[in-house]
Amino acid sequence: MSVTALSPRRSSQRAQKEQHILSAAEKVFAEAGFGGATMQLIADMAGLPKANLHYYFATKEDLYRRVVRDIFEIWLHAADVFDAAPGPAEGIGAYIDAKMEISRRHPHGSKVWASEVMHGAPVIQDYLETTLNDWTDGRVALIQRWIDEGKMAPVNPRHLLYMLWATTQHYADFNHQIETLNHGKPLSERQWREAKNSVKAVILRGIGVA
Amino acid sequence: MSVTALSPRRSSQRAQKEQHILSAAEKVFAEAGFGGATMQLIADMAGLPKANLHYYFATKEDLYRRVVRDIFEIWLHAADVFDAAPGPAEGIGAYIDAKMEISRRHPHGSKVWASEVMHGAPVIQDYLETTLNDWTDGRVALIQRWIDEGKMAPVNPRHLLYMLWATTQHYADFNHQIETLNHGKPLSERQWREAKNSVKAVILRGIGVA
DNA sequence: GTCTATATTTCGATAGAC
DNA sequence: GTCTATCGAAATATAGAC
Repeated sequence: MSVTALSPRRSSQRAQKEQHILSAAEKVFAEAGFGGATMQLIADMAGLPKANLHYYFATKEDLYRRVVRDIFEIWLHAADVFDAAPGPAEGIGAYIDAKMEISRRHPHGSKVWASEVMHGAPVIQDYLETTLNDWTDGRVALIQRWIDEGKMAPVNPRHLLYMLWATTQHYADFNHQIETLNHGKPLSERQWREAKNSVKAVILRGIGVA
Repeated sequence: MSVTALSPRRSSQRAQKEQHILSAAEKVFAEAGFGGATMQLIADMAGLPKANLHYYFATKEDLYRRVVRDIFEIWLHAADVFDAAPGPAEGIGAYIDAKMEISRRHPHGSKVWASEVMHGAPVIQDYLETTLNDWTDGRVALIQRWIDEGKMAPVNPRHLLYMLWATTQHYADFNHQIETLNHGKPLSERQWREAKNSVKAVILRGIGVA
């Protein structure tokens, strides 16, 4: 009936099932928080019996850890556009575009991350102290170089990064509030463009490159 | 031994006790989320037996509702500086200062609000649709008037408001991440000034008033 | 008004048939 | 690999002595 040997096809099927569960879990964790989420809710969302989840993920925390880790990976990749740029106008502009697009496409993931950090990062503290810390130092150095070369106004690079994170992620984390203030409707294609352009306009002019 | 009559002094004592419980609850809700918070944790934080909480607040949700409502009140008062100003440089500058100060003084409250909105505002949806919606419309109109009078660059007022909320609240909601990236230490007095000035510098230059 | 003890429910996790 | 049934722990809420 079934085998435990990890032939490529079997392994891929398992990965596919895991991905299906992870997707359901991401949504439930985002909507209810870690404490408010229940394995029953996640099972219902995935259309599986509760015990099946425990077959693929031993504990609720294991499942949660995977969700948070996956989000973090997406975040890191968004930074690639930052480094390839010749200057702040292109680099920071492209970074805003990329982060806004992630907020639009992965609002659940952004909320899970926000919730995790707000509660003191009990699960991903090591990521903050190592990977994120190193990434931030690198970007701070790059921005400082742009400032030293006279390519942008002298703004504290660290606080500028916080502004970029805050403004772009706001559209994911607070999308319910934004929708409510938009007559209860999600932002249209046109409104998303307007949002991106507004953020870029203020920030880029704010650092003296537009 | 005790009376149930609501003499002013008795009533004030009850209010004082309620305030003590609310303060403990705010901290626990912020650190654990609504689902993760337990009445036992709140009771321990307040130094009271668990059953005592149920005497003052019938259910966990009642207690939570009060915490969120109190935070919302603080937010609304922060906007007073906005309206009294003659123009955007003073109005928006003072608003940033006020919101940053709230993030510093009431980080727990900001997190409870953020968590509530992120989870779809199950408790305060009516506030969003009425009070916050009206407040936002008023401020959008004011900013638009400043633009029409040539006092600032033509920026979408609604998205500018979102940027102000996002950047200022970020210092409360993500203070754990900011501390971790600050060698594990809270921002010093000097660093808070630097944060405020950085945000104001980028935003005010970004809307063409500095 | 306060607190101990407990009733009731719900959740995470597992056992075991298929 | 999948699912039903259930165990044991923990949480909300209440009963009732003081």
